[in-house]
Amino acid sequence: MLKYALLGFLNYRPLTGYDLKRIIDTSTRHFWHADLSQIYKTLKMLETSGLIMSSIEAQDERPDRRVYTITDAGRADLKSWLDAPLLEMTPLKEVLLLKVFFSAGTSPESVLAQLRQQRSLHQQALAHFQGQTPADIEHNAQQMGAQPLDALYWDATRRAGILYEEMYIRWLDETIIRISQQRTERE
Amino acid sequence: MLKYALLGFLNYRPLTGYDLKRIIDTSTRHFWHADLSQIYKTLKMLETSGLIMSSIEAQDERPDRRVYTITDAGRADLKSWLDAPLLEMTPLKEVLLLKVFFSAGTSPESVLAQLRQQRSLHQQALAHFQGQTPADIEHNAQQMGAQPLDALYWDATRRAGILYEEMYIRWLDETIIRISQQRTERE
DNA sequence: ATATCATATAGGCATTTTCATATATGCAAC
DNA sequence: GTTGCATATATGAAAATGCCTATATGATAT
Repeated sequence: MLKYALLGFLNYRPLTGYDLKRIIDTSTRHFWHADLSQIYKTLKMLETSGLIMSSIEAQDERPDRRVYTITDAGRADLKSWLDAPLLEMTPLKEVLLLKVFFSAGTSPESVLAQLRQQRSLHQQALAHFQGQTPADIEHNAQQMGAQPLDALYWDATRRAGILYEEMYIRWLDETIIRISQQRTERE
Repeated sequence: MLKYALLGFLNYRPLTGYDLKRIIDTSTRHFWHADLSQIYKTLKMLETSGLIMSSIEAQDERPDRRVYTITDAGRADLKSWLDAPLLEMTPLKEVLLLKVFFSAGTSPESVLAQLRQQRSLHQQALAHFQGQTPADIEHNAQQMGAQPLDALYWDATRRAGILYEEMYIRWLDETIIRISQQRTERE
C-alpha cells in the first residue's frame, strides 16, 4: 500500500525519500504513515520493478540526494490501482478500544485517566485540522504542482480527519461520563 | 498487541486457539482482528513465556483440542498493560482515504463508484452494530463468565462502532455530493 | 458416492512494519 | 570545543501480519 502512496506523490513531481517522508508526515499522516527506513526500502523495490527511476543530485553544503522519478509503467500501475474497486472495508486497529474492552480487569480510575489522556491528544489533533486554512492547502498544492481537482480531494481527506476526531472526542466524553456514573452508583 | 487480546479473553476462562478466533471475530473485530495462524503462533509464544499453559483435551467425534489457561504471570502482565498510560493515538491506516487523496489521477466517475460501494459496506457494518441488542451482549457475557462491569465496557466499544460507522457514512455522503457538484460545474 | 463444510491445529513463506544503528555535512547553541 | 539538530541515505535484525497449504474427523448436502 505504501507503494501507491509513493507513486501517488511521485506522479506530481520527482522527489527523494527524505522529501517523501516529510510530505507524508504533513499530508497523509492521519490515514497513512511510514517509517523513513521503510520508505527507502520501498523506493528501491519500486525502482527494481521499473515503476520509478533514480538519479543522484550533488548538493553543496548538504549530502547528495537520490531523486526518484515515476516512469510510464509507474503511472499505469497507479492508475489501475486508483480504478480498482475497493470491495472491503479497511480493518481498524485501535489500542484504546482493546484496552477498554478488557478494563473490568482494572480500576475505573485507571481507565478514566487513560480516557482523559486520550481526549487531550485527540483534541490536539482536531485543532491541527481546524487550523489548516484553505490557504495552507493552496500552498501545498502549488508546491506539488497539483491541479484544481486535487484540492477537492485533499480537502475531503482533511474533512474526514475533522469528523473522525469530533466523533472520537464525543465517544470519549460519553464513555467518561458513563464510567463515572457507574462509579458513583457503586458508593 | 494481539498478545493482550488473547490474555484478556483467557482471563475469563480457558480457551483454544479456534475458540479465540471465533470470539475475536464476533466481539473485537471492529477494533482488533487476527488471522487464525497468527493466533496459534502467538499462543505458542505466550506459553514459552510462561504467561499461559496448555493441555490436550480428547474429544469423541471431533479433533483434539489444545486448551490454554492463563497463569498468575499472565494475569500480572495483563494487569500491568491495562494500567500502563497510553501516551499516543493509535495511527490509522485507511485505504479509501489514500485513494481519494490521489484521485485527481482518475475520473470522478471511478471515485464515485468506489465511494458508493464503500457506503454500502459501512451501512452493513452499522446495521450489524445496531442489531446487537443488550440481550445479545448479556448472552456473550454469561458465556464468558463475565462480571457486570464488563458489560459496561463492552457496550462502550459497541457504541464506538456505531459512532464510527455513522461518521463514516456521513463523510461518504458529503464527499459524494461534493464530487458530483464539481462534475456538474464542469459541464 | 462425492463434495463441501465446521471443527481443530499447525507449518511455511513472503511481506510489512518497526526499531536501532551507521555514515556524512554544515549550522547553531552552549 | 563539543553537543545537538536538520539534512540525506541506508543496512540489519526482529516482530507482526497475512496468505496458502496440509492434516484429520464427522456431519450435511447434492
